This record gives sequence, C-alpha cells and structure tokens, in this order.
Amino acid sequence: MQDKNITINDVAKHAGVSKRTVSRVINRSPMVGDNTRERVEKVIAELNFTPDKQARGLASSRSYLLGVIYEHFDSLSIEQVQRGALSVCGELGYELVVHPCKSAEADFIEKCIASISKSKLDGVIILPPISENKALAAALREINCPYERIASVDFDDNENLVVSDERMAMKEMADHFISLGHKEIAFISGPLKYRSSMERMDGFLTELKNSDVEIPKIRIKEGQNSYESGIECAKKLLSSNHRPTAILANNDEMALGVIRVAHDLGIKIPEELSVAGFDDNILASRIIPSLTTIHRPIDNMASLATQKLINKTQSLHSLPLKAKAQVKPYLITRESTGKLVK
Amino acid sequence: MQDKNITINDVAKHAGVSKRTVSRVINRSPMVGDNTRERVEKVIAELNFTPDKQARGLASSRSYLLGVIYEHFDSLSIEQVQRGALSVCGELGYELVVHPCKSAEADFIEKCIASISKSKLDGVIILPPISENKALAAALREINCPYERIASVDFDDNENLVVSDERMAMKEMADHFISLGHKEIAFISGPLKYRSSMERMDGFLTELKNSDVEIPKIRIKEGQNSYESGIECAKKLLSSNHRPTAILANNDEMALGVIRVAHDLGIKIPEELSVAGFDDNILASRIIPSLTTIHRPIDNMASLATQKLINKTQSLHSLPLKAKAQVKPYLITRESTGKLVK
DNA sequence: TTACTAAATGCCACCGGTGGCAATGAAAAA
DNA sequence: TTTTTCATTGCCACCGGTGGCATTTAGTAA
Repeated sequence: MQDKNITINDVAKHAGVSKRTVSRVINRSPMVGDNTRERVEKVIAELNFTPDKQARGLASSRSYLLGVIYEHFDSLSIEQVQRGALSVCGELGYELVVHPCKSAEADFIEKCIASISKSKLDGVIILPPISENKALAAALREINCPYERIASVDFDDNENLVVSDERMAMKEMADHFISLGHKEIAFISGPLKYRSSMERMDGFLTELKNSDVEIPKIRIKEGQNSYESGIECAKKLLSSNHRPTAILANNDEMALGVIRVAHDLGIKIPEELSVAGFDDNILASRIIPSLTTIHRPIDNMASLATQKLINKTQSLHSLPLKAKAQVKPYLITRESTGKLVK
Repeated sequence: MQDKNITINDVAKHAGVSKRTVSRVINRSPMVGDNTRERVEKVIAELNFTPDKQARGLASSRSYLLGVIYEHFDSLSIEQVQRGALSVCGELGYELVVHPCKSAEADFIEKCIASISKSKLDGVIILPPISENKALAAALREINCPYERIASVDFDDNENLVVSDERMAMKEMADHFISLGHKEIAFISGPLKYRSSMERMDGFLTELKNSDVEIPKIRIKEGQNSYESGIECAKKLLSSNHRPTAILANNDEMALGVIRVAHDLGIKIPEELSVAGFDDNILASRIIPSLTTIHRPIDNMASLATQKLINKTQSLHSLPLKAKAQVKPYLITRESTGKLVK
C-alpha cells in the first residue's frame, strides 16, 4: 500500500491550501469556495487520499463504527441483517461491529452500554426482541448514543424505528387459512411479554373473527420462539382427541417443531394438517414439506435502519431527521398448507 | 456515563506519576517499579479508567479492531463464528467488524485490502472457502496485516492456520456407511478447485477403498456446495436405473438437496437411501429426516483463531508466536442413514 | 472613496494516548 | 569517595485530523 501514509498535509501542500481547508472539503463544509473545493477534490482523488478514521474520531469524538445489537444465538437472521447494513455502511465509510447480548442477564444493559461507550460507537441497530427493551433505549438516550430499532410494533419513540406491518401480514395469513377451508385452527404465540407477539396474535385472531372463526383458548399456546418450545406446544395441540386442522406458529423455528411432531405422530402435512410460520428464514424453504410463512424483509429493514442512523450521526451538527420507516412483510405459500383431504 | 472523560492525565495526577508511566502500566511494560505499578493500577481501578482506543490507535497505529472475512451469503455459520471470536475479543478489549466479500469478483482482493487498511484492522480471520485464497493471504502479508485462516487442509503457511482434521472425519463417515452395509455409494463433492473439497473426497474414497468398496466415476458428481447444485447432482444420481444406496454430500446444504430430490421421487430415507452431509449446521438437526453429518466445531475454531490473532498483534513488539491449531470434527449419526430395508 | 459585512481561508491549540530520549536515583564497580 | 551502570521515571514531540478564532478577501452600502 503505497498510499498508506498520505495525510491531509500532503493534500494541502499539493493543492496549495491549508489543511484546515482540506478538512472542510472532506467534511463538506459550505464554507469553501467553489474553485477551491474543486481543486482540493481533484488532488484528493489523484492522491487517493482517505482521511484517517482514528484521527478523525479522536478530534471530533466520532468513531465511524456502527453496532448491531442482537440476542445471543440468533443464528438465522443475523447474516441478512449484516448484509443489509453493510450495503449502506460501505459506501459511507462506516464499519459494522457486532454485539451479541444476553438480554436475560441482569447486568446486560450496563455491559452493553459500557461496551458501546468504550468503543464510542456512533450508533447502534437493535434487533428484535431486544428492540423492545425500553430500559436499553433509555440508557442509550442517556449516553446520547443514536440508535435505531427494528421492530414489529410502533413504540413510544417512533423516530428511532424501522417497523414491519405484521398485523397486515397476519391478516393475509388468516385469510389464507380461511380460503383453504380451515375452521379448527390453533396458534402458537411467542412469549407474551413481547409486544410483537401480542401484535401478531391479535392480528391473526382478529381477522379470523372477522370471518367468524373463533379460536378457543385451549388452542392457543404460548411458546418461546424456540424449536424446542414449538415441539412442546405441538405435542399438546396434536395429542388431543379433537385435533386442529391448521396450526400457525409465531415463527418458523416453532413451526418446524410442529412439523417434526406431526411427522413423528404420522400426521400428514398438508393433507391432515396445515402448518405455517413467520419470518421466512432459510429453514422454511429447505424443510420438507416446505413451509408456508410470512416473509419479513429483514435485510431491507437493516439497510433502512443503517441509512437513518448515519443520517442522524451526521446531522448531529445540522438538522435532525425524524421519521419512522415501514416495510411490508408478505405471505409466501409453500407446501405445508393446503386443503384438508378426507 | 460519568467516567466518560477520565483520561490518562487524571490517573497520572491521582497516582502522583507522569502520564508516561501510566501508559507503561497500561501496556504492561516491565520498565515500571513494583510499588509504582501497584499504586497506578489501584488508581485505574478506582477511577474506572479505560484508555481511549482511538487515541491509542492514533499514537501506536493499532485499531483494536479485528475483521472477519467471509463469503457473501454464507448465512449458516457466520453467527457461530462471531460468537466464538467475540468470546475472546470481549475480554481483551477488541471489537469485531464484519467483512462479507464476493470472492468471485475480479477486484475482490483489492477491495478487501483497501477496506482493511482504511480501517487499519489489527488482524483478520478468514473463513472457508476464502481461506484457501493464496492471493489474498499474500496481499495481507504484503500490507503486514496479521491473519488467521480457518480451513480444512494444511497450507503453505501453517502458522496462520486453524485447521480441522477432516480427513479423519471422512474416514469415520466411510466406516459408518460400510458398517451399515452400503456398497453402492455415491459422492457429491464440493467445487474441486478447493483443496478442502479434494481432501474430503480423498479421505472418503481412500477409506472406502480400504474396505474394498470402490466408487465408480459415474457416482461422483462435482457440486457447488449450494442447495441448488445438490438438487442437480442428486437428480442425476437418482434417476439412473442402478441407483446408489447411499449418498454423501460435501456439505449439509447439498445433502438437503439430495433429501429433497429423494422425497420428490418417492424414495424413502433411510430405508431405500442413506444420505449424509458435512458441517452440522442448524438445518441438519431440523430437517426431516434429520441429517447424519460431521460436526465441525466452527465456533471453537473461531475462538482459537481470535486468540492466536490477538497474540500475534500483541507480540508484534515482542516475541512472535507460531503454531497451527487443530480441532477434531466428528460424526453425528441421525435419521438419514441406516441399513437398507428390502 | 470609505466603512461595513459576510464569505473564504489560515493558524494554532487540542483530542488522548505512545515513542524516543533525557534525567533521575540507587546500586555496583573502581 | 568517585565513577559507572542500570533500573525507573519524566518530558516533549507527534500520530492525523478538527474546533475556535483571527485574518484576508470580496462584495455592498454609505
């Protein structure tokens, strides 16, 4: 790397200006004459100069680092998130650092905040379900760290939110079930402490009710969004004499649990039982039968969040930007749902 | 964050020494008297002081950032890698930045190097299959960037390697197939341009040969390690009149393709066909039938690599450390393999 | 023309550490 | 006692930018 040592001074010399002016050009300050700017930019291009992030950070207390905060062991969406975020980061000279957390631990917020402020992250993207953690959001505000939450439901501070309209998607799913003629429907929810779980459940049940299909309490099980809990709930639902003909799970992992249990019990999918999930992770398309689910464009959400985050950090010095972003998840029908075959 | 602004000067003042001495204590320089060190360390602890990474980096040209270089869309192992790497990073004050690459693009190396040197990464971990890229390794050496490769086969510079003994694992797999009585065995390899593919294949075929089982050329297909290519190869293998009774794929993704094709053709697994993969990713345990495969402890490999990397960066100034690390993958038998049922 | 204002640019300290070398002090050698 | 040596410690420049303010230049009003 020959251009390793090119500094702002070199540029200044070559362009015949002071380094302060070069700095202004780099930072797009309006206080620079047009021809000066042009000249400096030309030299920058010629010398292939890139300002040193550490020096910049030291002087302006910015790090050009963004963080992704996610739940430990959330193995199925993190790659997409990173891909989405980096598609924006790269162009703008930001790096993405990863921060898995264990939100169950008591001191998780302190640890998280300590780590963030030690590394002086310019901002963080928070994935569900941690994105619902109000205490974390509050702590971030306190240390003045911009953040962007990826979530399923509106929240108190909508300007820091990228949200997917899951209620509408659940409506689609309900309609799908009904169009297939199902009336004996069961639902495995996520942990009800999460608003996203409530939202999905409510969206589903409400739309069913609109079509005069009611789910009895006994057909609603609270799961933990894990494969194992899907299995557990499915066992309860499928061992009863009066079996449901369709089961929707709050996410794909649990739906896979249902498929596993049905298989072990010799129940044919979809001839005797329809199963659907939510997320459309890679498992959904690989499993046999392939899983009907709701596709959540998590990579889009991540890139939107990143875009907003960078806007925020850059407008710390100028105008603030407020708006929530919204994306639309949608139904993907695959093999696991169908009409009952008698 | 009250302790946001504590600097090395504060520590120096409180301890009654110069900041240079504090710096020495931080960096574990031996040139400090015992009681002085003790006193300074006490003050550091009291004030909860953490040195500023940017300033440190600027002065000593280190960034305290490690990178993970992996292939774009490698969604199934990256989370484990990050987890493994971070288990080491965290304690030592390093951050992990993610760098997905598209190794198929012509300028991928330049881009990669440019990005690394712009961010002044202290070192990078390279995942397979990019870890086999010699040009990248050479480029990294040229810019003097420490790296650590996670790979399946020994390489020219073994000191930068964390390797899993896959030949031995393949031997296990071959023995497993043979113990089940299979003689009509097929193999779907990875891209043969990768040495890891060759190694796995060779390990498998050699052990079979030791048991007097020979695979004809026609039963060996070169896949691309993708689900789709697994499907393609499986179609060829299973549509012939003289079907194999067992198929081993170079990775789980392709094995899933085989399972899908077998399912579509109405071939029962494992009664009529045994299928196995390699990697033990999350899909392997979720698919029906669950997949016999080789477990590769990728998170361990990542933490080993990280450990070595950090040692290297810290011993840049002292003694260098050379040694390759090795881990042992092992067979996990699940539902997808069994004896033939006539 | 002179005075006044705003835009454009330059100068220098500073961000918070580390490197090199000088300075200090105590122990060892002369 | 004086000199030499070595282990400690301190001083100051420097890493490569940015912030605040002074200064210069140009443009406008008086």
